[in-house]
Amino acid sequence: MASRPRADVTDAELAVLKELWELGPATIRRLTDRLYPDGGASQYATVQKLLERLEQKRCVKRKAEGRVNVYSPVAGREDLIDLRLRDTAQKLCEGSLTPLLTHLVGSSRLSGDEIADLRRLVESLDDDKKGGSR
Amino acid sequence: MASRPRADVTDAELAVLKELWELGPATIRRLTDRLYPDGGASQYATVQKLLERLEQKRCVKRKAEGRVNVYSPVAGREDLIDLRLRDTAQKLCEGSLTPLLTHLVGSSRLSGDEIADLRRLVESLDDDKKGGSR
DNA sequence: GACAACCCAGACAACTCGTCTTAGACTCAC
DNA sequence: GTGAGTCTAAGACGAGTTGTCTGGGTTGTC
Repeated sequence: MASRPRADVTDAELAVLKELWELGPATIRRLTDRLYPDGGASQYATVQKLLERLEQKRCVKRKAEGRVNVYSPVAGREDLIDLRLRDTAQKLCEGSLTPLLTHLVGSSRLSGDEIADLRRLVESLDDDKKGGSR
Repeated sequence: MASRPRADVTDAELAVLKELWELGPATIRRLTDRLYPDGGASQYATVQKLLERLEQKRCVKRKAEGRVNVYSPVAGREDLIDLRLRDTAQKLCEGSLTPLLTHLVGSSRLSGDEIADLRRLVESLDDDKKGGSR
């Protein structure tokens, strides 16, 4: 896992990235047709620029295939979530993630099922901890 | 709780807000002296502008006291955390907070004590839910 | 060789962000 | 009352970001 995304993505960039998550590797043409169904040459260039910036941010990788470039997603949803959560923790909680955790558990209205899931998750953590570094 | 913060704050704004959290209600002068110890008139104006923007974002309220304005924090750390988490959920998880939750539980390296705290929290939630809308 | 599709580089306006300047009003000591 | 000091309010400024678009050069096909 050499290259995690290095910067947060903007809205337009995210739209492109989401399309890539759905489609898998795709050409600019394919992405443009989906994002701007009646788009012309300028929309094509817009998607191209967004992909260029996504590549700089290590969210996407490019591969020349024959004459065209095929873009693949590198960063997944989890990577972006992680990035944003860490940034939030950095700025508001001196880097610690636990305040975010307790905030979420306390404030978000979770359904019964979600609580049950969470409970299982916590218990499995608990077991690891007891078996492990305690 | 009429007015929650309506937009995310920038780094410089956050620095001012943090100072307000520490000091409580304070004048621009007081804040400037702490944030820019050797600052002159221009730094004063900078803090003033930041407070103006914070007021627009409903993070701070202003009250004329005699001849000067006294600023008080309205948004707390929790409010900003909430704002950012909801924004992240909105953009990356179709609005659901649970993916953030599971991500945090999985990725943050919690101590034994933290896990125990979390477990208690979850169990109390669980009890509420069983007694309530199930 | 005309044409369409591609790639790359860069321009562009609108906006944000942090900083600073200016102008006017008030207070208070001399 | 004059002047120094402090306050408020309004806005200008450069730098950076973001989304969009233009143009020039290349390549493959009919």
